[in-house]
Amino acid sequence: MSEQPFKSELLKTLQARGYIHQITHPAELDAAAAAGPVTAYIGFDATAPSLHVGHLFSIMTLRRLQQSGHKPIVLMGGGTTKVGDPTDKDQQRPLLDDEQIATNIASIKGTFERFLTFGDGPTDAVMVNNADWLDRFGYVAFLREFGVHFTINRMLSFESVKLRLEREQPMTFLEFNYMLMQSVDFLELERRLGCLLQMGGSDQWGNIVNGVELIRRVDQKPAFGLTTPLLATASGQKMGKTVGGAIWLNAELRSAYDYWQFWRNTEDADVGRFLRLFTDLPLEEIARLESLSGAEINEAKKVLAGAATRLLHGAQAAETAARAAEAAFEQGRLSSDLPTVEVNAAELEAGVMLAALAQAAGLTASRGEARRLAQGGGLRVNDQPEPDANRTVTSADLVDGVVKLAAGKKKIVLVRPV
RNA sequence: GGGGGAAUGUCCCGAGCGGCAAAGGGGGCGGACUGUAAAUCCGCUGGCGUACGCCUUCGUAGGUUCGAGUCCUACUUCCCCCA
Repeated sequence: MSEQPFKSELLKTLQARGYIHQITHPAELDAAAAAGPVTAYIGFDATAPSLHVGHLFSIMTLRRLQQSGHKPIVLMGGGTTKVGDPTDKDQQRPLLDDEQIATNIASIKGTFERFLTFGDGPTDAVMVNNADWLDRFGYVAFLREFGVHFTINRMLSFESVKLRLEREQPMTFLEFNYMLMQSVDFLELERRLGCLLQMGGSDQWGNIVNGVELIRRVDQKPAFGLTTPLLATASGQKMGKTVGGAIWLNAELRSAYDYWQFWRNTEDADVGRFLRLFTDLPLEEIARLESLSGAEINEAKKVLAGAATRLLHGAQAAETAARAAEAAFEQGRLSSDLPTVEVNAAELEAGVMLAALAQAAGLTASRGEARRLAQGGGLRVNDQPEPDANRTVTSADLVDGVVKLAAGKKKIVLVRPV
C-alpha cells in the first residue's frame, strides 16, 4: 500500500497501525469517514465453537473502527456456513447443521463483547446473522434477483476458483455460490443498516469486491471494501498454530496463562507489528519498545503479552498469568498461579505411572507420547528430567503439596492431590 | 455412453517387485546453543503393555493367498481423452 495522506481518523489509524492491504476507493472512503460515522462489517464463520488468534486481526479491525467513532457490525455466517467458503480451501469442508451452527454462534459471542461495545447507540456494535435473510430466499427467487448481476466469466477469473481448477480439485456448485451469498450479505446490510464498508482478510478481496459492485450497480449507492494483510510471523509461519494446536480465544479451550505465553513467545521481528495490531498502546510507546534490542526486547514481549491478554481475558487474568510466568521462568520457583490439575489423593498415595499422569494432566496426548518425550529428555518431574516415564509418582514426590510436571520448558502443570 | 488414470500414516505433500507400522520431505513436538526469540545442529512424530509382544491403519465392501497398501471383483469420489 503506497503512502497516502489520509484525512479521516479511521484511515489514518488503520494505516499507521498496519491494518491496510487494499482499499477499493481510498479517496471516497476517506471522505466518507471524515464526514461522519460509517457503518462497516466483517463476516465470521460459525464452523467452530470458538474463534482463534487468526480471527483476532479482524476483531481488532472492528475495534479500531469503533474507537475512531464508527459503527461495527459483526456478521455471523449462520447461512453461509451451511455452504462453506471455498477461499483458500483445497477441499470441501463438512457441512454443519443448523443446531451446531447455533451452538457455535452462542459460544463465540462472548469473545466479541470483550473487544467491542454492543448496544443501540450510533456507534455501538451490533451482531447479525445472515441466516436471517439467506434462509428465506427460494432458489428461483435468489437466482432471478441476484444471479443476473454475476457473470460466470468473471467468477471464473477469481483467484480462489482458478486455484482449484489449476490443481484439478473439485469445486462444487454449492461452493461456487458462496461469493454470491457474501455479496448479497453486503447488499442486505447496506439496505437494512446503511452499511457501506466491508472489511476482511486479503484472501477475501474477491468476495468483497463483488459485494461492492453489486451495491453500486443495484442500488447506485457508494460502497467500499478494505482488506487487511495476511497475518504471518516474520519467519513466514502461519499464525495461530503453535504449542499443540490452535490458539483458541475462548478461555475454556485455552487458558489465559497459555494465551499470555503465546504472545510472550513472539519472534523479535514481530514485536512492533503485533503491538500496533493487537494492543491499544500509543504508537510512541510502541516505537520505544520496538527499538529495544538484544535481550531487552523481552521486556517488550511481556508488555505485548500483558496487553493482549488483558483485552481478551481481563486485567486480573493477565496479572495472574504474568506472575506465574515470572515465578516459573525468572525465579525458578513454584507459583500457585500456574495451571493446576487435581488428582485423587488416595490414588497418588498408591502410586501413579508417570506416563499416565502426564496424559491426565494434558501434557501429552497419549502415554506413548509421554514415554517418547521422557526418552528425549523433555519430561520433567519437579524440574528434574525423568527419562523413564514408567516410574510411578507417589505422594513422596510432593513438594509443597504439589508435583510439578513439565513437558519441555514452557508447558508446566502442577498436580495437586485432593 | 466408451477408453485411460488416481485415492497412502485422519496436519499437508509424497515413495511404495505380495512379508510394512509402511521410504523421503514439510509442519509439529522435544534436546543442545541462547534471551521463554530467530538461525543452526540432534532426536521424536499410530494406540496399548514394564517387556519378547498385542491391536489398529493405505477411498468403501468383498475375494484370491500361509500372508495384501501391493493381485482380482463391485462400489464411491476425482482427473484426462474420445463421443
